[in-house]
Amino acid sequence: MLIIEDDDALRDQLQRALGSRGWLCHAENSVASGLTRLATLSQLDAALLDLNLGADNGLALIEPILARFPRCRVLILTGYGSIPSAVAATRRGAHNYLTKPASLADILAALDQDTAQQTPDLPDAPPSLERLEWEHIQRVLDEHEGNISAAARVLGIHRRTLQRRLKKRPSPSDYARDRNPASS
Amino acid sequence: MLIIEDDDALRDQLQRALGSRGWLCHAENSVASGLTRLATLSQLDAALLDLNLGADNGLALIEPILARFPRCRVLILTGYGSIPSAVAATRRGAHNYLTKPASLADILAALDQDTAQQTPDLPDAPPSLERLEWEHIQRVLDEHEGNISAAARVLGIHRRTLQRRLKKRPSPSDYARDRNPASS
DNA sequence: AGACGGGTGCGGCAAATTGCCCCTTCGTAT
DNA sequence: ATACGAAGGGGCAATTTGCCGCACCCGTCT
Repeated sequence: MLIIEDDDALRDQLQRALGSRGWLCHAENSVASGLTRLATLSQLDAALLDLNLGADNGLALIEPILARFPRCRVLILTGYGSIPSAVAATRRGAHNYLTKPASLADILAALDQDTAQQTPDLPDAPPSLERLEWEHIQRVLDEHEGNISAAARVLGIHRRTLQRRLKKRPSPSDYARDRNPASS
Repeated sequence: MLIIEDDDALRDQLQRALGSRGWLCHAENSVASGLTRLATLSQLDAALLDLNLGADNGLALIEPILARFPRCRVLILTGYGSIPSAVAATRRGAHNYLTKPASLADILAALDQDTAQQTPDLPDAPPSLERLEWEHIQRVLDEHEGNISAAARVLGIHRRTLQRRLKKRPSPSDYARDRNPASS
């Protein structure tokens, strides 16, 4: 597997986690180095691409990867997913598209998921305004590595308010971290 | 073009609007009738499918359509889009995926958009909490045809509150309706 | 060491917002 | 006609926000 992710911590963590699951992972942090690495590989079953690589865009790697390894499963992992970008990625051949607070389980599931993914799951409309708000907050908070002040600024609300809101909800937030829900 | 949409008003409106743009539209309101209609066609350049057809799912039509008319552009139109469903639709061959408050212009643009859609647009993160909230409200409101009471119930907030919030924002919302922004 | 900048909790308080009850007007189904 | 659901809006009390301030912790620069 090839991992392209610019957040050092997350990259290492993913590499280790996937490594322990039996994946031989090559990790890079940019489109350029990813391409270089790609050229040296003789086999590639999967790729995990971050969309947001500084100025670059992980999308750019999809085609080169598939050109060389047509059967490679390309997974997109991004902080703020959007429908248009998900469509763009999928059209380019991505196998699946995940938004960032993704657990290892999510990633593995996304890899396995056959194209036969009949699951029309039909989310239909779970439009509880509060939940949506909460999820967004979690996403932003995660993006800022838990920095409440920063997240509040980006969200456009007062730091104190975010703080108060967070306290109200226990928030599971065991996202990517350590895939060991066992320990308390 | 083939339009499958279960909201009678929207269906007619789309048919008319697209008709006036030179598209010969066949409109149906269910997967079953869509399949039947499909069998009678000898040519099909585009399809506009609602994902939410009562108990059915518009996704089911993508494959039959493409099997018969491989070059047909399939557009998905849905009230509540989600990334997973967008990915599923695209993987099945949909050309693009739109969420409901979509204007005619959006639809036409989505149809034209060549796969060459290089636009990585990189929405990166426009996470203003308030905006997200507002957009969601608009979506839900639209889904309930402007019925404030119903929307408030679904959103989980008080009707009065929704009402007050709506009054504060002029809300452009010229979405699909009538493509005639001219009249007041 | 001491100053400084930035982040985290938390108390308090005025101001804004929400939730709720009530009332009126409408269009429509009974 | 009467009942019902919905939209608008008037109050009002209960929350929630926004905005200080303060204490404290941590790196870093002087």
